[in-house]
Amino acid sequence: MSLSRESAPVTMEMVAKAAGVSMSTVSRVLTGTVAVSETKRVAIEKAIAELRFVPSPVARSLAKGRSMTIGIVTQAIDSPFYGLAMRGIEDELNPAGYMPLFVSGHWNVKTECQCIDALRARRVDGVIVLTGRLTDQALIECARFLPTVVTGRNLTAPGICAMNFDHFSGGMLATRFLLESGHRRIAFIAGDPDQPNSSERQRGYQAALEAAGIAFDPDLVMPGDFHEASGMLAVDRLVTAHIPFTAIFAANDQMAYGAALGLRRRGLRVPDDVSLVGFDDLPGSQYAAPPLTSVRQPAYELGQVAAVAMLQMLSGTIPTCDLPPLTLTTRESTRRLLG
Amino acid sequence: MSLSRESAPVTMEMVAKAAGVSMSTVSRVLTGTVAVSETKRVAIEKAIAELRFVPSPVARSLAKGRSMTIGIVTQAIDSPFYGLAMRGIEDELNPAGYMPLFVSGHWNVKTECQCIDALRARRVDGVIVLTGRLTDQALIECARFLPTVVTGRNLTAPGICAMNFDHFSGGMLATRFLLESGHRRIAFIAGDPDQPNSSERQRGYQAALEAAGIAFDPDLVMPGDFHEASGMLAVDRLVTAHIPFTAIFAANDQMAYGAALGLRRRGLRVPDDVSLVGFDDLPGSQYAAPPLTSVRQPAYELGQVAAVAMLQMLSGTIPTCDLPPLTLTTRESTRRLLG
DNA sequence: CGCTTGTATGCAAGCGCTCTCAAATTTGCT
DNA sequence: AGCAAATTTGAGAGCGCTTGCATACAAGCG
Repeated sequence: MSLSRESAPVTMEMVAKAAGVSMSTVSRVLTGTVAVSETKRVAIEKAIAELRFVPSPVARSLAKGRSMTIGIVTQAIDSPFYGLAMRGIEDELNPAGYMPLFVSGHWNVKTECQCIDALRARRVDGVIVLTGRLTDQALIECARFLPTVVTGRNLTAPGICAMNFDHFSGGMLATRFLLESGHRRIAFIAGDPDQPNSSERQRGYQAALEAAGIAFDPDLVMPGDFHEASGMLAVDRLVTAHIPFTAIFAANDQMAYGAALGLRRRGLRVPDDVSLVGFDDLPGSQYAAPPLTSVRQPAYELGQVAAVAMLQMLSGTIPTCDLPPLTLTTRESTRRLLG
Repeated sequence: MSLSRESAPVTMEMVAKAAGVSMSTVSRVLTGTVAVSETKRVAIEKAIAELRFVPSPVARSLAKGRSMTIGIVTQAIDSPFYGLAMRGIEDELNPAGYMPLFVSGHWNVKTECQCIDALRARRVDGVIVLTGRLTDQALIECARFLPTVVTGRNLTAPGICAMNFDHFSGGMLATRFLLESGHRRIAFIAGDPDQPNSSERQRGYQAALEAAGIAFDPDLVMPGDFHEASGMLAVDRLVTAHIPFTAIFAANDQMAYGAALGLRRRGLRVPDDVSLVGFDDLPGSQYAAPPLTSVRQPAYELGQVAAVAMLQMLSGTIPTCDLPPLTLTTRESTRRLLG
């Protein structure tokens, strides 16, 4: 395995020599900042092509102090929801010549801090934080050094651009839909209480209930942690406690999947016996059995908007942090309750 | 938004000055290569701590010619299967001080080539290619410059480490299980014909049939492309053509999900009317309705093994490319056919 | 005590590129 | 043709760190 690899890459100096010009001139045609005479430009381009010269971003970063890299703090590289956002970021950053550098915080404040440090050490030109548990303070601190975009929270601070969906409305949307379908006993499976968005969804649920003149019954609210298992457990509890319900609104799709399985295990059919609504509208929800009705969070677009905002900050423009509203995707996991 | 950020980061020179030593000495305690007197070391460490100095990987990369970064060519940053592998890579690389740099090839030869070029330009120290459509030749070329690890194919070449699961056995495993459960009419939904692994699975299917003395019926093989929609379409065709079958083996889980939905639409129940087996055992399969029986590809472990192999190559060791065997995870989407 | 080993330190030359500044060249005008 | 102005070009000083080489100093020996 001790293979001798092609060694020294072609450098700008070699190109300059080959084209009979100075390095400065080569650099100029590369960056395109200053005009260069036609003849020289052609000669240089020819030399570049012949030598297959590729400028070193490393050297360039060092010289310019910019790395053309944007650090992305995601929570897990294999997260179905953030995966979509990452894709949106990637699709938006690449054409602009930037490369995303993904690191995972694993919903752990300390890890997330280390991520930011590592990114700063690598001289990224900006940081996009996808939700996470970092304190606002930590983000403000981060923004002192680098343009910072953060999703999943509302925060106004200098040099920072925050964007968030309206989870409250999303919660209302789902609940109202169930209400309008004739459901009165709607269970709610809550998400991770540490995440503000989670409680926003719950507030939406309660607000919709209230608006419909239905008393809020705390017995119908089950704790959860955004993972499948907790959705399943919630159903177990509900059934075991003999709490009547005709619908379930889960604070995210993963818990809805778990709930679906829990219902199935109990011999309850979706949507015949119980209507089920999720939140996120993950790609898989379309092919769930039955296909899941869910509050759609356009994650891909979220990523795009975040990336564009970053690009704007980088170019000195005031970023636009507007996100599309949450919508409800109705599928087959819900049904109208007859009179 | 024109915030004036903290500007010049702390440099080694400042540390050297603060500690009253030369930069070389600072560098030496940083890299730990050469012995440094106790007193100076303490002084330097103190200065580093006080100034909160973090060495610039960019400058270091330029000076050493190594970036402590490993390029990962994945196919889609939001792929459920490769996501797990990426996580395995991340978990293995980080403790070793390396950072993975993920780029997406989107199953497109040209894009994948660009990915490799971009990674090389960024001076990554090695490349891990997760399957993809690159020609063996392109990989061999890549390995001329950088340590290369590739998954999902078998390839022996200098400086390259390839690892692959035994998809043929996986195909046999699933089929044999169905056979042993009493099924005789087993439909197969094929994957993307361009991927060798896909046809390997099919070969396994046919081999198992043959071994059981059952004639292979080409009518039972439906084309597919590894996506949900094609699984659904396959069921449609099967049913429309009145081809009898009691089980379906889909070449991956996503198509199995699609097939499950297709069956549901046709009023066929899983597993009562039709048994269903997938391939991959994606995280979601555990919570599918019903939970899906599937050939488990340990993707996370795959990532780990790939990362370890890379680390070994980097340290001049002969890499180990052994992957665990494929196993069958039996869940509720299959049932025994009564004699 | 002078000599050879050995160890700890500093100097300075890169790594490959960018960018300022001044020199060299061209252009425009009278 | 002659001069100022505009344009193109090159030299060279960084960017922050590593490292080979030389120097300084301490220890070990006869």
